[in-house]
Amino acid sequence: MSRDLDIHVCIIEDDETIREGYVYLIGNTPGYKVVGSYPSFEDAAKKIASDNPDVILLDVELPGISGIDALPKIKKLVPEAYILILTVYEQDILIFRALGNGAAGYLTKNTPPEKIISAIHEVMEGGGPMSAHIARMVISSFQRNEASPLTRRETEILEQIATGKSRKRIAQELFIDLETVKSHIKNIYHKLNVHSKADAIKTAKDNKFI
Amino acid sequence: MSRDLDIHVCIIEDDETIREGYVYLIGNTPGYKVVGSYPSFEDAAKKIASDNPDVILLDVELPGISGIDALPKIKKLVPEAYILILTVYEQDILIFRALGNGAAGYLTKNTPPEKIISAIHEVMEGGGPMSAHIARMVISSFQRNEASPLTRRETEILEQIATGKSRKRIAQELFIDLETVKSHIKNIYHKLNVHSKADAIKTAKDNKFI
DNA sequence: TTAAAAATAACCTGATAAGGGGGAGTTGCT
DNA sequence: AGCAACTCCCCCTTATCAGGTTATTTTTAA
Repeated sequence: MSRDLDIHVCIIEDDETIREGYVYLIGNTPGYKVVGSYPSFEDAAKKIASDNPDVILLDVELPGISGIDALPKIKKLVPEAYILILTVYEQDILIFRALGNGAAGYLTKNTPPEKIISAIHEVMEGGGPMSAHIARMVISSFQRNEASPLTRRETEILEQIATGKSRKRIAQELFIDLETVKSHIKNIYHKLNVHSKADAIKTAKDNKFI
Repeated sequence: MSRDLDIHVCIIEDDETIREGYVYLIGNTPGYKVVGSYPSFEDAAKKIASDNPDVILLDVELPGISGIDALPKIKKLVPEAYILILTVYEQDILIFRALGNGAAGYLTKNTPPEKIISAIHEVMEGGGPMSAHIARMVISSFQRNEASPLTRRETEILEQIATGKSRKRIAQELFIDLETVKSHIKNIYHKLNVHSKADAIKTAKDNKFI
């Protein structure tokens, strides 16, 4: 089988032992080829574009610029490559920043070798590989708090406010009077114990009421 | 091994052939037990609470109330159960509504039997099982448009506006003058060709600029 | 079927924010 | 040197916001 049909992989990981482990794993798996391995983004930046990888395994804790901050820069250098985050961190802020910055998948480092290989394959096939806990956190981010003190209408109105619409416009679009919208907002503020749009939106989002 | 240690599964699926297929698959897998199977939510509603399932497989296209609309009702009846959507539909609106309504996972019907079993196991272990394409769509929903016409500062300010903050408050929090914020907003409106907060937020969100 | 909760609407006051016009200086990066 | 980005200043008018209080109708659930 020609080497040109292999999936080309780059690795950016500062721990030499781990990095060499990945190089060994991927290099010895038929259908996969390691075309570059670097201990930092700064090292990778010079050569990675000419490596022309299909998939990049990226650590988040790197010396110098972090993996997450490096993400957009890597995407500029190799726009067609899929970037898989491979890290020990499972903090939601990191996960969402990584995904927002263009990561195509997010794996934790306890992922067994065969799963890393299948994740590389999966991302090439249009998937979005994630470790189980990560996927749960991502799904949870879509979910509402069922114990919201807000009624359905209040929730609806607060959502409209969160889109920047004025009370008058909300009233028109919901076919109710401006005074009614104002009443609802007053009730929302009382329930959430706030005194402004911004605080209501923040409280509601923090508590997943909207 | 005691049956009480098995994972208890309910199935809500209108197609009898498919439903019986799942019943057979799960019922004949060691460690899993089917405690209920129903062709609609209306049928399930009466008995599902006493079935006390750990996991519920839910179809989206059901006669009567749809699976997605049934989700919150099922959660009320069986708050502790994990609900896995099992459907042919891969439309983003359906996916995000399902996840927002409390689904713990989302599988397409071409999922091979062993993957369905492992998804049930995975959700019990704190995972969020999704089919590959679904996971990709979910991840994509976090990502920004790299071709935004807005500068970094403009993007930052529009994000602040989208939280409901006033221009004055934004100015204070960014340590810049109110006039500067106003200038940025004017530029944002020109670039996006809008004349209000609400329209700017909508355009920016539609195009993933924020 | 009846009580409670939710949704609706009105009146009031004062303060502030929003949108749009123009111009202009200062960085920082090629 | 030139450009993009960021910063700040002045003008103007209109619309919106936050808060108080009360009250009716409609829905929902016990």
